[in-house]
Amino acid sequence: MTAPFEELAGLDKLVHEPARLAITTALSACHEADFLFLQRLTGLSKGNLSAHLGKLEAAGLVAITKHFAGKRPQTWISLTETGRQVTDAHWNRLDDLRRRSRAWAPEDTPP
Amino acid sequence: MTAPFEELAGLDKLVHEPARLAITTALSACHEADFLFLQRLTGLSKGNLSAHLGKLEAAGLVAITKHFAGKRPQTWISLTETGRQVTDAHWNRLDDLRRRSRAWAPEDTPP
DNA sequence: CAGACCGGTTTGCGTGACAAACTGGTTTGT
DNA sequence: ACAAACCAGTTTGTCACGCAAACCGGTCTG
Repeated sequence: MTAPFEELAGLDKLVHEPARLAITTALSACHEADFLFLQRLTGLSKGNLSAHLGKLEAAGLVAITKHFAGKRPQTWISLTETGRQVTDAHWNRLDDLRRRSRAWAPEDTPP
Repeated sequence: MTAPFEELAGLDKLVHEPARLAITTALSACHEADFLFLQRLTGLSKGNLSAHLGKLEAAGLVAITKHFAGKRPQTWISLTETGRQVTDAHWNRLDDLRRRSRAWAPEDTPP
């Protein structure tokens, strides 16, 4: 069994970052959410949420559609298919890495 | 059940950061390691590893002892007791958050 | 004894996260 | 009718962080 720590150190920070992991995970439970709902769910500030959404959108993990609810603007956010896959894969990978780390023991101990 | 996403977004980045999570997790499997062994395990550059160890030590998660192996310097690194607890707690929390996220469904859907 | 090597540390720099300030429009108060 | 407050976000500024390259004291090799 190869050591999982190098893979651990190389985790994709785009999805691993706590705020974004919260966003994508929340969206994978919601399928869609508007900006303020998402803000309340995650507890992020508006600016922060906006910035993170920008990055997730640029990476193609999230789709953002703006329309008007009555006379007010409103933004709806949803995971893209790749976004859903990446989020799931990340959680699975974390779980896998944890288990492999637990199973691992130093075979070639340092001299 | 309260929504886990806010807690997710607020994860402690000191231990959550991939490189440091790799270091602490590796150490929790090793109990002690020297600098180069740890570097090979994690695949980090020397400078990078040194900097991360500095932060972990400053936070009291890691103990660093320098001695001489023959005539060469050598640094041994080990988790402190709190370091071990924090690392374990973080993995447990991740697992818990994942399960809570999966179980969660929007009760008050956005208007 | 000069140059390569070892075991790290320090410096420099580009990114990134975050909150505060701003924008463009809408509603409320008087 | 007009100002003040509010809403739904976006942009700006700042500070910290991760990363690799340069550096450094000491050791081994030719």
